[in-house]
Amino acid sequence: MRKDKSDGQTGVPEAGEGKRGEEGYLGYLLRQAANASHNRVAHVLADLDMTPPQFSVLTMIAAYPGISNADIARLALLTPQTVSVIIANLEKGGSISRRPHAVHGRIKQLDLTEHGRKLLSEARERVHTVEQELLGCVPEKDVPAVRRWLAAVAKTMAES
Amino acid sequence: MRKDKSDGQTGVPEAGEGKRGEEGYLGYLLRQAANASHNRVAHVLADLDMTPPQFSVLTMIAAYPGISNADIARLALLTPQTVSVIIANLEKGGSISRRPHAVHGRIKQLDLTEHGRKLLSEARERVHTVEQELLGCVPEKDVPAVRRWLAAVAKTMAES
DNA sequence: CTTATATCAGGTACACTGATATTC
DNA sequence: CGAATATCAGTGAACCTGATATAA
Repeated sequence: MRKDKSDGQTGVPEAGEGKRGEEGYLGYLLRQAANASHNRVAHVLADLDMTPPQFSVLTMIAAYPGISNADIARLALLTPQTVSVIIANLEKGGSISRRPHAVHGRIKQLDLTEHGRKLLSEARERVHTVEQELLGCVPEKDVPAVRRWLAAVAKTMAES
Repeated sequence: MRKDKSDGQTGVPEAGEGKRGEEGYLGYLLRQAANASHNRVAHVLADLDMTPPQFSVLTMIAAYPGISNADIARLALLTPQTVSVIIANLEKGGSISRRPHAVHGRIKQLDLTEHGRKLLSEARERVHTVEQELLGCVPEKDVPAVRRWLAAVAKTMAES
């Protein structure tokens, strides 16, 4: 890790010091928070050989069995090409299976394998604890405001 | 566009439909919001040939002239290797200059060139408008709560 | 010797654009 | 033909581990 500390020669503060924090730009804070959360999730999933994007895709397949690559891309706001890579890695790991659509010949429908279901079940427990940590970072009364803001940002900025 | 919501064969909702939104997981919302914001910033910086990470690094060098690669890595919560690539691209573009540290022979201190200063100045105006959009996504009374939460998340999750 | 810095080399997962083929 | 799907290829930013050399 990077637990090393500056020797003070250059006079630059540490990441958590100074005015950095509640007074910074929202964009900067948003990036730092998302990055930290992403790293935490990546860390708890690491020994399951699962990445955060893979967890997202697995969760979507579990919620909508038979979903297609293109459907996932729309839900996750990603390109079909990006999803295709994630899907390929999940199939390689034996977590999902693919079958041709009964009517639409070109569509490949996705489902979890037994292995994928077990893996996702374990992953969910771990990600749940991170979600609880996120909730614990704010007084309960402020949660709705935070939720509203995040949803509004995602919605507003996506329309550009 | 895609107005036909996949012909109903798979029954998968669109990105903005259903419970997705203010009721989703905070981690999911956080990722979506940060991603949308990042894309917006990348878009307004595109014709300046500047990426969001480059903007962050330029901003840090402007705030702390003479800062080192390692210092930036700590501030941005990135690895020195990642920062090294960004620095190399910025120097290639003529936005920054590097000079050996007067005392520590190994350290390279970073400064903005005149070109870098002008570029950063223009970039700041554009990023500022995005920041205003972020602020506009929430009632003014809720801003402190949002800011507190983001700062707490970044701080809490980083200590792991 | 220990620590910090910078850099090189290799590898991975993710995300983008562009182009192509197939299917409805 | 148009629209949607899937997949080919290439590029880029970010991250990691590991190793090396230099310097305080």
